[in-house]
Amino acid sequence: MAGVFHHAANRRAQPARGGRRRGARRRAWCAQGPQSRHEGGARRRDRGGCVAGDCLGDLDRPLEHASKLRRVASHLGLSLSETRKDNLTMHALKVTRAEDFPEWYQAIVREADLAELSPTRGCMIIKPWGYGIWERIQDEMDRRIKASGCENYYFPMMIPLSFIAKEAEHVEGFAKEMAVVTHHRLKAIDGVLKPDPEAELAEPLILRPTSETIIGDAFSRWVKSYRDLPLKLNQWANIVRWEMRTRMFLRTAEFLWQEGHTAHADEAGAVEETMRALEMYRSFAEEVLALPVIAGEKPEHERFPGAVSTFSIEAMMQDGKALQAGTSHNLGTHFAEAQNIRYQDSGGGISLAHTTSWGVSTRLIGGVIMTHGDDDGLRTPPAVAPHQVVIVPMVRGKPEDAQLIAYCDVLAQETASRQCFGSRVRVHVDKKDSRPADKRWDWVRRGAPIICEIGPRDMAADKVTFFRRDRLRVDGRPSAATLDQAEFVLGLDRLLPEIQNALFAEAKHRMESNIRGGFAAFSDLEDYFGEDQDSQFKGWARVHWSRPSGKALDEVEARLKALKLTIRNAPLQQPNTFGKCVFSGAPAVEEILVARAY
RNA sequence: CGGGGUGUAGCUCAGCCUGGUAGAGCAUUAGCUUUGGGAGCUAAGGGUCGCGAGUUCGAAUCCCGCCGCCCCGACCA
Repeated sequence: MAGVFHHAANRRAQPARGGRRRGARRRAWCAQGPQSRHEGGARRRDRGGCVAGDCLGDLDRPLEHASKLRRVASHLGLSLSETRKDNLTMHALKVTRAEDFPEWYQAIVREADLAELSPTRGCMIIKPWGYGIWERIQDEMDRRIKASGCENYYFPMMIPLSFIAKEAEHVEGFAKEMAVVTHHRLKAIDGVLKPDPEAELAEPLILRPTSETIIGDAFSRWVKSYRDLPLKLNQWANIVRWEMRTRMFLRTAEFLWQEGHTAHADEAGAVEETMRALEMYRSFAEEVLALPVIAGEKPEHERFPGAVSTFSIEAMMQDGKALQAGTSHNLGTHFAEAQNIRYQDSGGGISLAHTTSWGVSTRLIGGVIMTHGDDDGLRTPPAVAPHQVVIVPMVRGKPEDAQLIAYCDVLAQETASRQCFGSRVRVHVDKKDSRPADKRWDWVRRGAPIICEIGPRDMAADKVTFFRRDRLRVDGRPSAATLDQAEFVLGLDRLLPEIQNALFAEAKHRMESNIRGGFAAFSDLEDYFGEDQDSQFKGWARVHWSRPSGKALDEVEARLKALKLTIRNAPLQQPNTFGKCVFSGAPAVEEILVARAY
């Protein structure tokens, strides 16, 4: 299975009907397999056709509200065991990627217990499994940031309005999406709590959309001499940007991130730092999150407001869209000029500092979901999984249960004594008072990398029965392996990295096989990405261009936009020779990545 | 902020066209049965039908306004 999915825009169009229709047709389970041809059974979803190339295609038959395989069986006129034998697959999510990718994304966030919407518009509540992944990201990233010579600090969430006004482009870039604090008191007016008109702030405060301005102000005081440079600092913080359209983890009004800010004596120092941060993000994404990415420079019109140059890592999601997963900016002397960050050099002269900033956010979790998720939920990369091994005791309400749980505790202890990815293996015994089978599927949806199911027979033989979440199914059905306990425990420091590598290899293969070159002219792009091809999966395009700027670039942007395409970046790895610019026919100087994007 | 869709029990939804006692499945709770894998039977609890105004003897249903959510667009360091 190619494992790539695309949601066609026009697929959502509803047939015209008289009267109001309530309720999206959401189906609980889906079955696939040869039996589906029995028309009396699973009813077809009245969405448009399935579009994922040769993936699930026509074999896919979601069921109307069918929560029991048994119901499928009776519909099909088969016994339950026949139905199982005949390879009907029930997936743990209510919607598959092939049916509706955006809805699948929503489902996985909810069903994997990662986050939920909050009463505050556009903001999310990050739940323990989702936050646990973020904590692992923080730990790993923080270690790398500190290894590069940065220290952590913390700046206030509220920034005086006048600060944001200091850098012209910066203002323009952020003004439209800022939350503003204008009052410091509430008052009941006619029984309704309102900001007290008499408590208006002399100067409004903005909730930080990023901290360049307030940090630059501090830098101007902290940087006096060349001896103070380079100054390298980082903060973990929350950020507020009043987004028009929000999506969990990908674009929310409030999100969590890390922002590094550095000041250097000269351009070379800033450039080096910008590239160091970019490489840190690339290796982090690939090694820790198993997200293959392409690092490169953003085109002029996609730069951070106020930056001299902006670099990004771009990851390919399973619907073929690109996700900007991290950015690094060389700010040159723009912010230093605006905020007076100057130092005295060894000769006594006064010079402007060169600054950089770089960040990654909770958006990375969205990238993990859309890269490693499948129709049974998330497959959490072991390096960031809050629990790497989950043990489900197959208790049966019998006296021997206590003994079984004790056996599981010992297994957990043995497991936690092993080291992997530089720390102890994270293991959890699920003792929740619910059915073992329900617990299994909970952990499948959350994507615990290794799920152990330990029953009396395992205990008696000193064995461990377990699933690898990355290879949950064989021929459509969950497939477990059984090992001697000692063998299982001793093998963990090989098995967990093997799972990590398998996830990476799968994603890397998908990305590489879906980046297409050979576009000689813009019409080739139109043929490939054009309207009539809209319902098919598209990956990314590698095209050559002459790197226009100003008006000519605006025109390129508009032409791409007509195809819903954007320029992602100019990869650091460039070919030796270039053909013609696909936009102008002029000699090309650079290769860029073009894609639809989140 | 524009276009479309949508909002009924914790979840997924039916009921709306054609106004007349608030429904189903799952989940929850209790009891019994079952036990190498997403259990069965029985019973119980649970809803200001998004909010507000209107038409009407009577509104989940019809009309108007507002809000949230989803998709598309615009926007997006």
